[in-house]
Amino acid sequence: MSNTIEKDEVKNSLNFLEQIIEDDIKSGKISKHIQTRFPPEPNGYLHIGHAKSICLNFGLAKKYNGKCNLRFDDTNPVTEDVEYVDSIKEDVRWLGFDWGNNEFYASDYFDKIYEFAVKLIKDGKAYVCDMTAEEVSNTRGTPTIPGQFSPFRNRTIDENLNLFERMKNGEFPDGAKTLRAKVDMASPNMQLRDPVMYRIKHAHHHKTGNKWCIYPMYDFAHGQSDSIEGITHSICTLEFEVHRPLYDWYIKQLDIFPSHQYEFARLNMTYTVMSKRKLLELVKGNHVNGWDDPRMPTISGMRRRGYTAEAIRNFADRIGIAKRENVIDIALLEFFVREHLNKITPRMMTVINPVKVVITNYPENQTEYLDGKNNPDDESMGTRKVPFSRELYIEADDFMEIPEKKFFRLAPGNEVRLRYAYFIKCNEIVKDENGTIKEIRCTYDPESKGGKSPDGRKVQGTLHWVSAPHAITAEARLYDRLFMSENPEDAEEGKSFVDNMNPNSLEIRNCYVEPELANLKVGEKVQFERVGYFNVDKDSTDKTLVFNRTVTLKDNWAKISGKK
RNA sequence: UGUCCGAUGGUGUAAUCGGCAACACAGCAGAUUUUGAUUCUGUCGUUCCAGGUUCGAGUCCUGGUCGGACAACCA
Repeated sequence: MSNTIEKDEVKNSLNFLEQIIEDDIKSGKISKHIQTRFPPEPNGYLHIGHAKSICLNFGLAKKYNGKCNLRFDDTNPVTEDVEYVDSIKEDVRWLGFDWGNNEFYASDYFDKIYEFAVKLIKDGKAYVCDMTAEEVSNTRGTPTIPGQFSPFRNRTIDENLNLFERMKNGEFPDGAKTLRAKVDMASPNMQLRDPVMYRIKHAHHHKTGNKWCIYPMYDFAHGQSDSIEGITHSICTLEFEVHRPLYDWYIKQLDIFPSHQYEFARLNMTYTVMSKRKLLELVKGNHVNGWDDPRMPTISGMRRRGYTAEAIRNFADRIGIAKRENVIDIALLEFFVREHLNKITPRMMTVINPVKVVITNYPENQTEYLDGKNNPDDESMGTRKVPFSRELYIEADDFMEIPEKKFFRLAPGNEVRLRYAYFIKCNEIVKDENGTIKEIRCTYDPESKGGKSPDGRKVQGTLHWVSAPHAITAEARLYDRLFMSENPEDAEEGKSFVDNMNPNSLEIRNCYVEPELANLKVGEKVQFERVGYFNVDKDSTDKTLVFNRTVTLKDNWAKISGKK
């Protein structure tokens, strides 16, 4: 109970958008409730950067008793597809947000937006231009040099009306004409130099089919959609800042509901690329196995990897909202993933890189079932039986023939504990002709059953293990970061971010897992003790379980031994 | 010699509108531990620069410096 008070106290600092909203509510600027929207373009899968925006828009609506629409910005049929629409809906839902019936499409408003365009033409604020894209580009000027007027800028209203209608009717080929706003060719803001409002694209649209062959540009669709939906706070990323004067200009000329645009800094993360174009390139170039490859920063990739929605939401909360450029350490995301998984996953034993151990003084053909705690920090998760026998597998890393300093795992003459089982001591090493260790021969102390010795002697190390005859073979997919450099885009001359990919970002291993794990279903999460968090991949079959490594456990020993 | 935006520890984000610069991650050190995990404790370290206003400036003013965005018929 004091917990909630503490939370409130901590949470009374507002980000700049919350500040604006509270000011707007206080001043009476908002008549009903605040209305936000999450406006993805269905031309790719959502990534962790979108998750930030989703948490922001839906979070703001929730906090201030408003609503958040899901609106697809589908004004470019050439690059958009229903596959993306479906994945986006799934991802937003999975993240834990609900848009109710408020699922909209910019294409829902194409008729209305067309009328808006006609109005601007009638008001002498828009004209049909016959210049090619290249000509428009050549006459736009530069930030310091004003652009030149289009030779078609002074067409009569009737002529413009007629031409625009014929554009709509499909009388002209792609690119032959555009509708342009008559704003200011000398504006220092390039966005205001007679921007294109409509272009001709004889393309099939995922929602409107072949009804249209002209489509509005982002600037003449987004703000209009916002206005139609009564969006009070239209929140987008920084690169749209220079579009805001145009956003406001259209709304003013049209005299429609005044939505306001606010911008925040997009998310960047170390060792990650975030642009849709680059993610598409990874997918299309087969550098990864699809959009939901567990190495991808996509929401679907992270879900498949084993990240939880709660962890992602906590991450989004923690990184905050501001206007300055930022690069978040990916370790922060991993922290929230571990934090959540630590609470919810059962602990099981799995040996990824096995070496055989034979307990020479343990009876042959004997099996004992020992009690293992599923989560020592949470008794409510119960216990399970773990089979123990004369032959076991342990992790090769857990044995050193010549132990280095501070190594307190198994070594000749050294006693360690097998978790939930017995103390064992190594007496002998059996090697093959190449000198590689084939088996480690040990003796156990029958008095130490359960992992405690009655004489009170201590051991420094506790190892995980799997009984060899009872072990189930499974596939472990060990993922590491996709890129080797902190900023993958920072590539050498003539190279691209693809050249910065980590060749070892996926390592596939066969592993031995304890029998209890056979019951896991796709998506279920588990901690492999002393190894990491894993979840069951959808590639699993009735015969073979496939585990994705979500994230390793923090490993201090790696740090200590790695320093040398 | 354009317009707009930004600048607080290694990384992010705060500082209730001028009043002791804090929180998280990362780092380091220690305690506990049947996971070298978790947990707990401690610790390191911050206001871009120069002026000005003020009893008092991260916050206000002036001038710099640095960084980013903008010149698709993409969004």
